[in-house]
Amino acid sequence: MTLEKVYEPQRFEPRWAEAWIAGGYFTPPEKKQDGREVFSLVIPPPNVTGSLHIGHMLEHTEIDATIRWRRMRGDQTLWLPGQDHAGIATQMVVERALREKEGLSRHDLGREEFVRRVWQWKEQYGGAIIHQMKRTGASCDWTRNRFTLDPGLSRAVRETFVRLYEKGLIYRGEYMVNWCPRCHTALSDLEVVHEEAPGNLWHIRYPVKDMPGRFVTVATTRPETMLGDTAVCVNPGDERYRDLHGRTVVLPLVNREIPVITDPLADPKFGTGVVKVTPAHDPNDFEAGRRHNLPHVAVIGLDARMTAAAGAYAGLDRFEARTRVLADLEAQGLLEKTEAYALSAGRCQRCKTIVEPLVSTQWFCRMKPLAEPAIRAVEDGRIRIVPESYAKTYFEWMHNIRDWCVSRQLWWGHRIPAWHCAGCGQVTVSREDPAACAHCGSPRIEQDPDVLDTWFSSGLWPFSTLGWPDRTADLETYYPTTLLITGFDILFFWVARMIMLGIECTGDVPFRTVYIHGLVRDAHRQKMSKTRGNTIDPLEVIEQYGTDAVRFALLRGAAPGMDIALSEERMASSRAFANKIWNAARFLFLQMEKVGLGQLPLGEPPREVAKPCAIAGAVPLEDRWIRHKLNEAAARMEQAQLSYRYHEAADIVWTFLWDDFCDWYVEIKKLRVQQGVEPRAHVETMAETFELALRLLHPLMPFITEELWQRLAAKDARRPESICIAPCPQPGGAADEEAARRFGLLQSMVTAARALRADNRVDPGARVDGWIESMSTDVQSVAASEAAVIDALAGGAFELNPAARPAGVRRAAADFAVGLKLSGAQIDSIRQRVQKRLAELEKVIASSRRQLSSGSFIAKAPAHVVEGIREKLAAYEKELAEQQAVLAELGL
RNA sequence: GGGCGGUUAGCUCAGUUGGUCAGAGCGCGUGCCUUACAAGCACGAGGCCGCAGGUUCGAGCCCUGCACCGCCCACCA
Repeated sequence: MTLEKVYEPQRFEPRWAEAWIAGGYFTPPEKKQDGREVFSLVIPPPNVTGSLHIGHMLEHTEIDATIRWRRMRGDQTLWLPGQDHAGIATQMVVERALREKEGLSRHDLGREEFVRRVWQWKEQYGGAIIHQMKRTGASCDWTRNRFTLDPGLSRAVRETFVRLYEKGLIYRGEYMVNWCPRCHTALSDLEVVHEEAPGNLWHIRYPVKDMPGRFVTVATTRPETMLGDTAVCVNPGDERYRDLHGRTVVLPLVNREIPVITDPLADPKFGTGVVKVTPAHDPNDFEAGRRHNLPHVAVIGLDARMTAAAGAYAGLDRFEARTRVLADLEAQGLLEKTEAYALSAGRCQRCKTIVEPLVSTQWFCRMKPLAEPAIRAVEDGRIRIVPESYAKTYFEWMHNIRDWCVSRQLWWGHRIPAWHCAGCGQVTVSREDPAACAHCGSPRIEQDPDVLDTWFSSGLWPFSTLGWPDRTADLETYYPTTLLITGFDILFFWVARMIMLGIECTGDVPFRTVYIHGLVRDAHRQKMSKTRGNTIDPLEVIEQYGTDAVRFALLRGAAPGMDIALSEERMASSRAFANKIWNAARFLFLQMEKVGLGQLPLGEPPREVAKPCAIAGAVPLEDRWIRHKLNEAAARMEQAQLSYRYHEAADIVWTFLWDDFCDWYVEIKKLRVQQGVEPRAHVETMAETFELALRLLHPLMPFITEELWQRLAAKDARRPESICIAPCPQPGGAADEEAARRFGLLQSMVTAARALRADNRVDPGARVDGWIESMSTDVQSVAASEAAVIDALAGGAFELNPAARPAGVRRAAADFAVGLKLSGAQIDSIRQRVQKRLAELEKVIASSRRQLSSGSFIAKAPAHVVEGIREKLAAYEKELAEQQAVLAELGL
């Protein structure tokens, strides 16, 4: 069972990824099993537009770390994977590919053929995503993989749409929507991103009818829309314009007479206090237009070109039209002034084209009635959002929610289940494709050409994937899901809608907890972006550092809402950690061979966190200590996992394995083996401890732990086939504070001794005889003499004598002074250390005493706090006495 | 305009109910190729914990204000 000298993760990682899936460890049963907690989570389905980026890997690693830990904890665990058809995004990339490769537009192919092409794309890239996820060790149940356009999920979409329609929550109507002239579709408010950009505020004079020489000056950022003005508006309370009430103005360039209206729309403090009203091209004006029954004059069309209604400007692009309108106004002396003005332009989230507010007929979902129960669910804690600060963002948005435009003029997506009748003109909305109009019976019906917003189907994801609307066993068992891990960027797009639709459709919340992760940034905290060129390709770094190292590097920075700075250094040091573990195992295996120990017979996993070394009648201090440390690590791991502090989980295993296990425990065991007293027993305890440490680490670094565990543990009928399903170390083992304290003392003595040795080098005048060259020999030398530190502290060969402790400490100090022939300078050095500590102790003791004597504190502080301070004070005083004793010995 | 987060060692970050919390990784300095690991080992240097007040016996930690940095939301023409 020798181990290759070099740690080469690429040699075993892909193999285990396949073996795990083949073993079926990630596929839980449909029915709930007695005595097991259910832990379920649905993946935020990646878009099928391309391959996964490092942000996905962070998300999947966080999910996987939790899922694997839950599985090892014994929970009935489901991680359901899948992909999203991502309507507009996917249609866009396929159209682009089509244009670039074949020079065709989707219209050249026709709807049916185009959709077929997108499916082809999906097969190719969806597969790539799955492959990538498997390679990162994601422990998904691939037998339950879902796609938002699967027949089952499509049925859920229809069911939901029809239900909402029947409840009057979905309606069709002519309203102002955000229109992307490039994508040629309506967009929801969320799909429009606002960017501030420099612009101008133009002041334009409109002549007032029947008042020669009287003009009213409006201020606008979009002069081209004036062609569609159907009123000008002043604030009713604005005295400056009282004479205009009831008047009519003549719209320049088109010479249309339009009324002056009074409406709060006009803010007297802004611009000139007069606003032009274009109901067809501005959301505010649209509303004002309804209030005042103004006609609509649409001068900009779906292609962002001026319509026939724009008269002389017809056919011009909207921005060309702006230039021309301004020039013409200027020529007529109607352009009063041009003022620089920063304005925020709404752009299409996908293609960055400036969206055009246009009036068109679309399908909408009424949100207020859906939002109310969703708000309550978070308020009353049925859903917990982590970090909590995002709950506030959630409430803010939900309280101001507006109706959702759900129809898209795309071809790729869920076709809206509505049929228009050529006979009576009415709409039939139906779960099944109808043969005839439900109102007049005419067979001349045609399905609505639009598809649904892609987020509509995503909003059903937690239950549509489990079989809803059928009452499947999966749904019964795994819904509501336990946890959702996702990014803040889709809190409104997705999370909020899942909560609303989940409650509406199933009557229950879709998940209990929402964990929001941060962004992966580069080494300098810059956002990653293709244009910056600082992106990290997961597969590339996996190839370079190994999956475990990349996962670990990500987790080392992961906590709720925290952005993560991922650098080459961090991945390199994580790989160093993996390498360290690899080599620890290598050493262990060599030792096991040497003492004639084969693989560890595991059998039933130990309930106790680690067994002590079976040496006749005595438990070596280091065994008591390492068990204590492992117990502590297991307990802290549970806390870290429960609060999603992955960075802490990573820190716990790092410190335990590297600092405690490798640097101290193994080094001391080397000595024990050299001492020759029952070496086999020592090696065996060491191996058992390591085995448990591997389990503790497995959720974070699944591959290396599996590889080593398989080699370490003998096949046995009772042994789990994979570490994936081996029980993890559970907290609750006996804490051994005494061993921890004594070992801590040993550590500080050894460290002090080493420092002295280093100092000694600098000062050639004072040589220390028999000093060791390195850590291992350090301990060896110390342990070699009967009076040396370990044994001194142990107060015997192996076991500590509690009563002998203070004396033991003094003895150790004396041994250092006498046995090691310390120079005066060196003794001074130790004295300084001790004195520094004494000063600290005195300070904290004085402070504690003062606190305890403070009447106001005693009165105000809770009893347990006071008690805690008393206990600490006692401990400080005890340590003070001990340190003083050390000082006295040194003073010899 | 509203809201949220950040500011701790040269760099990237921990620090969970205020009291052994001044820490980690990388980097840096010194000494070690020691038969698990040089992707390593040992030791060390380095920080008015953004600034100014306040609460407290005691403040990276709580309160107030300020200064930068970042993010989200918003229909002010």
